[in-house]
Amino acid sequence: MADIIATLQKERDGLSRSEQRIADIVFEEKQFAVNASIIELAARADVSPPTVTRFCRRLGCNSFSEFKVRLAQSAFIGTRYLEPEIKVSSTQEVIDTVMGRAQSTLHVLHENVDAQSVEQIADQILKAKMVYAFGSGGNSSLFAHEVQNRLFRLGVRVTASEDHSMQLMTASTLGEDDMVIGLSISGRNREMARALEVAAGYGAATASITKGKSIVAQASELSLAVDLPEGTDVLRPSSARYAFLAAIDMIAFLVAIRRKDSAIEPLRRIKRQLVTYRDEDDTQVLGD
Amino acid sequence: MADIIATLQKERDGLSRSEQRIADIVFEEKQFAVNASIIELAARADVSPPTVTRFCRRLGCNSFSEFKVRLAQSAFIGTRYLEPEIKVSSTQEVIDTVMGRAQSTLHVLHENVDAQSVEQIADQILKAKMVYAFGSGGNSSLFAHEVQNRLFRLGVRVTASEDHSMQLMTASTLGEDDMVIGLSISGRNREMARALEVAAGYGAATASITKGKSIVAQASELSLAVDLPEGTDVLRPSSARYAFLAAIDMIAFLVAIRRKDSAIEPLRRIKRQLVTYRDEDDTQVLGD
DNA sequence: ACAGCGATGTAAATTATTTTCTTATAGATT
DNA sequence: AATCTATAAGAAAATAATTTACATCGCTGT
Repeated sequence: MADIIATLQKERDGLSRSEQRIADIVFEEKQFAVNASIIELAARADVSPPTVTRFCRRLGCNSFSEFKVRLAQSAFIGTRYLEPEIKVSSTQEVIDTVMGRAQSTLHVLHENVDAQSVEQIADQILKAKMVYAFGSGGNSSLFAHEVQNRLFRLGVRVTASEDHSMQLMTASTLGEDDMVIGLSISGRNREMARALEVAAGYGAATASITKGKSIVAQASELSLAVDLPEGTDVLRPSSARYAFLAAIDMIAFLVAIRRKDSAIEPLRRIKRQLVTYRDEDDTQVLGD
Repeated sequence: MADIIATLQKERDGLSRSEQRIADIVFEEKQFAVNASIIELAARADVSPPTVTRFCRRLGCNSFSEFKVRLAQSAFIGTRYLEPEIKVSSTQEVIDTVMGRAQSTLHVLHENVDAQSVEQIADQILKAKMVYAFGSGGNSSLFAHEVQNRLFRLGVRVTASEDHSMQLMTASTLGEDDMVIGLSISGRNREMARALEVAAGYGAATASITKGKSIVAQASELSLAVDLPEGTDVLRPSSARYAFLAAIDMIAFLVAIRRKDSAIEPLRRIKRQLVTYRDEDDTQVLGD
């Protein structure tokens, strides 16, 4: 089930004049469109109701009401979260804004993520004898540790490094059984790109999770593109971290499934260890 | 505009027998309810169409179609993400599942987060001369570093510790100007609770972001409850981390706003540093 | 037992939506 | 330039959905 707003944007130019008028009304006044009857919407766009029906069909809906439901679903993210910059002051507004950014970031990732890249990286992790996760800077180093945190539970030999020099030195010791994963939000980390190239030079597999077409992406064989628009407000925390977390999640989950049998044992051991150590309650999820 | 699903849950017991049947159908089969006509829905619930209309009115909607729109909006997360456990195998299913878990986790947090707690913790951070973020274990130590990563940019003096002994020792050196924030998904980290109590004993302010009513929550003066249902599948990564990230986000964002003037300068400096150091492009977001 | 009230269904009325058919219009062809 | 064709779009009719008005049922309290 595709996002109707996205479909609308993509198809707009292929629509007839009247239909474009409807499209524009829908796009600019989602709130109105979602609540209007076909007659009201037709009147607003200055067309007849049948034209609206045809418009809905062209967008892949069987009926106007199906269109409205789809619009309401898409517009949920839209109306609730993709609002333009609003002046934020009350605590509730802060909460709504933060949640909105997080949700819409995830939504954008979901729409754009390339399944094949996820799969290729997961497959390579399964093949490698050792995985090195590289990331620098407040956020990306976090991601490197997240990769380590997620993979070690699955019995993958993995380590994380957040230090440029260390990354470069490590890269030069690698061989064919090794794999490097570079993590960078901006993709402009030259040192990381260099480390990836060095590792590749020695035969190691290289992958990255970063901005598409960036130098880090170009420096690695496999790359999962995470392209997100970032706002300009300097106070705004980068919501990209949700997307990166999700990207790592996907890869780790896939790795877990692919090596299900061999992964369950390490997980069980970690869990037993934690439970015994901390308390008798066995309901706890792996790791705090 | 309140969430219709939440309203439904709250009001359910005040509804008549027939209306409860409708409520149950709606709740259990959102997907169906969103697409059904009033006649179909009435038939499924074994009631007459007017009863459905009355049901909608009671929930604060003027018409069935308004109800459906509201349901579609609320149920967007629901229909798309809160689906029961599905057998996951293809890469696309993995992606959908991961995104679904992330989205619904954030949704649950958004519905339940206590604004007052967020505010109290932010205020306390603003008052403190130094902040110590404590977290242990793969996930929670990540959160502690995230707190550090977020707050230092705002000019807050902050450090993170993931080591129990270190936490305990640190706690015993604190005083009235200090603040400790404990982060724990399960809330069952006894050492952390102990460290918080020790810090409080020496006059430091204590806060936690953890499961409500847990020992860690009880050991701290201020606590932001993050209560999330966790699945039972051991292979499943804990989606709680999205919620924790968001919780930290909220607090940091609020801190940023409250000390706007003094926060912008450190951010600008960090940014200039990064930009100069890495390349000429100034569009980059703070920190990789 | 029965008055009164809320809950529910039936059928009619209303309203919304879609289908069918017709007309208009832009571009293509001679 | 005349005419043809295909597409677009509206009018009116048909259908379907929804709501209203009203009748009935069944429970509760006297």
